[in-house]
Amino acid sequence: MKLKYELLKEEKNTKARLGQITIREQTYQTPMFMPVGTLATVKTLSPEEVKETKAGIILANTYHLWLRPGEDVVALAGGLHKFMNYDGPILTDSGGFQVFSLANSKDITEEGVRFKNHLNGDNLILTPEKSIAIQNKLDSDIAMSFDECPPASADYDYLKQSIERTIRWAKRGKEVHNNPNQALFGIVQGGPHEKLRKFSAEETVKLDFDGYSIGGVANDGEDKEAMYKAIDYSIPYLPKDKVRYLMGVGEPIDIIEGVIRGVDIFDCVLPTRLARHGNALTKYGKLNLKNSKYKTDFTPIDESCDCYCCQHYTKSYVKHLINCNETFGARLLSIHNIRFLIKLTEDLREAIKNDNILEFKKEFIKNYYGEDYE
RNA sequence: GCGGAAUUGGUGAAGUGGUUAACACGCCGGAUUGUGGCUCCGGUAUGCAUGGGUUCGAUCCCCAUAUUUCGCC
Repeated sequence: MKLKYELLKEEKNTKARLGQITIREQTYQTPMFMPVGTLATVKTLSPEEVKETKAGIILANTYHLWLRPGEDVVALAGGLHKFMNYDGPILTDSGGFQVFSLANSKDITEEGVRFKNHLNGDNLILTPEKSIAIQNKLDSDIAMSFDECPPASADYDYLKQSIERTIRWAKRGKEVHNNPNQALFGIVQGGPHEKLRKFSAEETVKLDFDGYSIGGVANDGEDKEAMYKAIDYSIPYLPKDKVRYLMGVGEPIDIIEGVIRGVDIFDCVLPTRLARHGNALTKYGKLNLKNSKYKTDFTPIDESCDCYCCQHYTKSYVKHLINCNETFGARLLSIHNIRFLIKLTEDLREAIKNDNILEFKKEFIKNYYGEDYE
């Protein structure tokens, strides 16, 4: 059975919505945060540890798995779930963002993107058909359309021809998609421009996907206002009975703002990347455990957190591990940070039920940024 | 006891008679939003063992002292 989305409730004062996704015969509530496991592993965590954070869907990446170990290896293993021993739902990103963010000397044409890969510089070409074929073989539960992800600095004229091409790519991908157990999502682009977002959303919806994403946000220093505009200009044109996914976001405040604007699911590398760099997300803001003030702080990172790290370890100990580059430190912080964002979505769902999400946001900001914020 | 060599920040060290003493590690901060990277970006010796001297000017030259180290007896 492919993905099913049900809208359960709309919040009274905002566009926030409570919903549920049934996928892989498992049901998860939205808003939801999806941890990122690019190379078929949420960095430093075992699948059991991922489950313990109460994560539902996780991400894996077409581009990376295509290069290593190759989609045929994964298919031989019996698909991504068996390969990585994760029985929860898996979404694969299409590779569009990776081509944009890390490939060298890329050449974007109607056919697809030619580029040199980041591992050995081999010349490669990724097309919509190729991306979908790889994802079909990986056998993820949700595949993403192959899109161009232009930088935030792209001008209007460039964006216009880019989103038109991305729509043509989406159509081509949909035509070759042939995994009956796999949902396929379309991606709305268009930068911070109302007209372009509207056009991109309407044309993408016409192709009738199983869910819709808002892409092209949180790129290379784009400011938050531009991101919120991109969401505001996209959401009205997306069907209410389909799930909405804001790609690559993110920061706690951006998840809250996204939910308020009608987004259902999010993914971001932030919790795991911050963890590897020694940072912890907490109700009272981000902590940098490398700071010397935590050297003899024998309290948990967050007293109220129910994660494995906070239940068993102190700031002092985690700091020590981070300072010594011990992988267990990154693991404990990854568990904590992922759990923090998932708990945030749990709290947001509760706020939607209670129709008090604006109060929730206000209270969150007060705690996270301090009294004098805004 | 005699002779030689060395002495630069928390550490390993580069260096020059003339504005701000290289670099690395460490340390102290910061960054991080569809993840190549234990990553990236800042800051970190008002000082060159101590005391004299030469010089317009010395971390750099000379002398003495101290410490370390090597060789010989």
